[in-house]
Amino acid sequence: MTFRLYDTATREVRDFVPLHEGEVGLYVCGLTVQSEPHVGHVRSGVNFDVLQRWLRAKGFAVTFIRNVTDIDDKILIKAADQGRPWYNLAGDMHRELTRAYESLNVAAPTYEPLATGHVPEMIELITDLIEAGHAYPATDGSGDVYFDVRSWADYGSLTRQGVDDMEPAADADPRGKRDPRDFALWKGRKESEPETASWPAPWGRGRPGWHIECSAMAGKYLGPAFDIHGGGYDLRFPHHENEQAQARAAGRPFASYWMHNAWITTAGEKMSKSLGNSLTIPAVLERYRGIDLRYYLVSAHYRSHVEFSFDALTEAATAFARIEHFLDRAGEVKVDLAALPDAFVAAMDDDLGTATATAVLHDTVREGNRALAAGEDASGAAIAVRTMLDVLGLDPADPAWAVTTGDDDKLTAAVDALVKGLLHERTVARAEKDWARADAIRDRITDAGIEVTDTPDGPTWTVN
RNA sequence: GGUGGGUUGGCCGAGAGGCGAGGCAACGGACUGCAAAUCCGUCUACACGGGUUCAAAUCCCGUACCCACCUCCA
Repeated sequence: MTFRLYDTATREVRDFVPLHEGEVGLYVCGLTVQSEPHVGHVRSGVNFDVLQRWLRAKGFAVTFIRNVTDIDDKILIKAADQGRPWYNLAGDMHRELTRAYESLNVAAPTYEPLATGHVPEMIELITDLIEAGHAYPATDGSGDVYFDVRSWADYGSLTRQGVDDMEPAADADPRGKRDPRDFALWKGRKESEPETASWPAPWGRGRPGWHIECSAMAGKYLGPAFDIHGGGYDLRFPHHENEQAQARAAGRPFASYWMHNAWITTAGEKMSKSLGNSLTIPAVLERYRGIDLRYYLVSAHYRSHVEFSFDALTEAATAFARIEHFLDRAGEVKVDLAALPDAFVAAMDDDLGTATATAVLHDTVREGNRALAAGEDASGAAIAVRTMLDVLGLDPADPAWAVTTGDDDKLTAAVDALVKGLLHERTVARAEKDWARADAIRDRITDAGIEVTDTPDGPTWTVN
C-alpha cells in the first residue's frame, strides 16, 4: 500500500514518492535549547518518531536528521540573566531534552547536528547566495548579511503569502536592510555579546542567523534535494519559508514534502505563552509514566490541535492500562510485522492516522479479551497488538521504558516476599471461607499502596 | 490588512456525501465469596441559519465564536 501524507506546501494529502526508491531522507527541526522541554515540545519529537518508525516498518531505509539549535538570541539573553556562559545553558538544556526524549521512547535520529558545529557549511551557503545575487552584506558596517527577499520571486510560496501583504518586520534592529522583510543570514557581532558567541567569517566575526543552519545541515547530510522536512506548525513562517527560499535560491531543490504538527495548548493558549512550569517533562513524569504520556500524544492525529489536561492524560493512562492488561493475560508473544491488521496499515498509510490506528488497537484488544473469556487462544490478537504498539513506540516490553520505571530489583524482591506471605494467609482464610479475615488482610495490603487481584492462577499484586 | 485552521455525545477524540470509529465516565446484566479484570447490552452527537442532493456531520452560501502565523516559538 502507498503511504500518503499531507503536504503543507500543496495543502493536500498526496502519495509519497521518494526521490530514491526504498530510501527516505527526513529532516526535522528540533528545538532551540534554551529552557526545559515541555509537553508541547516533545509532541513534535513523538510525532516524527512515529513517522520514522512507520517508514521503517514499511521497509524504507530512513536517514533521519533532527537538529538542535544551540546558539540564538534567547539563549544568549537567558544565559546572561542566569549569570552563566551561553554554552553551559545550551548544553544543560540539550541534556534535558535528550532525557525527555528517552523517557518517551523517542528513538535517536541518524544524527543530531548542532548549529554551532556547522558554521563553515553556513558560510559556504551564504557565499553562494551572495554570488547568485540573492544576498548582500549590510552597508552600515554591522557585519550582517541579509537575504534579499525581493530578488526571489518565489518567496512566500510555502505559506502562500505575497511579500507586499506581509507585515513589515517589527523587530527593533533593521540595521542596513534593503527591505524590512529581508532576514538575517549572518549577524555581525555586537559589543554586548560574548566573544565566545562569534565565529570568523568573510564579513567579520559574527554568528548565524536562525534559518541558515537548517538549510546548511540538511544539505550536508541529506543532499541538495531530500524527501520530507518536518517541524512544528509555527515554523512554517518565517523559518521554513526562509529555509526553502535560501536553499532554492542557492540552486538546491530542497524538500519534496513539508509536514507540520499542530499545537498542544493549555487553557486555549499556546504552551510557550503560558507559564507551564507544571508541564515540563520532568514535572509531568513525576505524576505519569512516560509510556502513558506517549500514548496520550499518539492517540490524537498529529495535525489536530490538542487541548492538554491532566484529566485527559489520566483517561489515556486508563485506556492504555486496558491494552497492557490484555497483553499480560495473553502471555508472551513476539513482534511480527506481517500480523499488522489491514485496517491499522490503512490508517497509518493515510497520513499517519494514529487516532484511527488506536481504534484498531482497541478493537483487537477486545477481540483478544473475548477469546480469553471464552477460553480460546488469543495469541493471534496478542501478536497483532504487540506489533501495533511496537510500530507506535508503545510496546511495554521495550527495554527503552526501563529507563523511566527505575525498578529496584532488590526492593521488588523484598516486597514480593512480604506480600506473598500475607497473600498466603489470605488464601488460607479464603479456603476456610473466613471472608472477614481475608478482606482484613487485603485491606492491610491495600493501605500500603499495593493492589491485590485474584486470578484463576492465584492472587497477584501490583504497586498503585 | 494578509494567510491558514477549528467548533462532533457527560468528557477525550476519529471520520469528510449513504453503511452507529475508538476510549473514558455512567447505567443494566453475566462472571466473582466480595472486589478487580473481562464479556454482553444501554446512552444515536456533529456551533447556528439557509441551500444543493434520492441522501449532508461531510459539499455550497451566510452568521457567530475560538485559535495560529505574518521575520529568531514545537
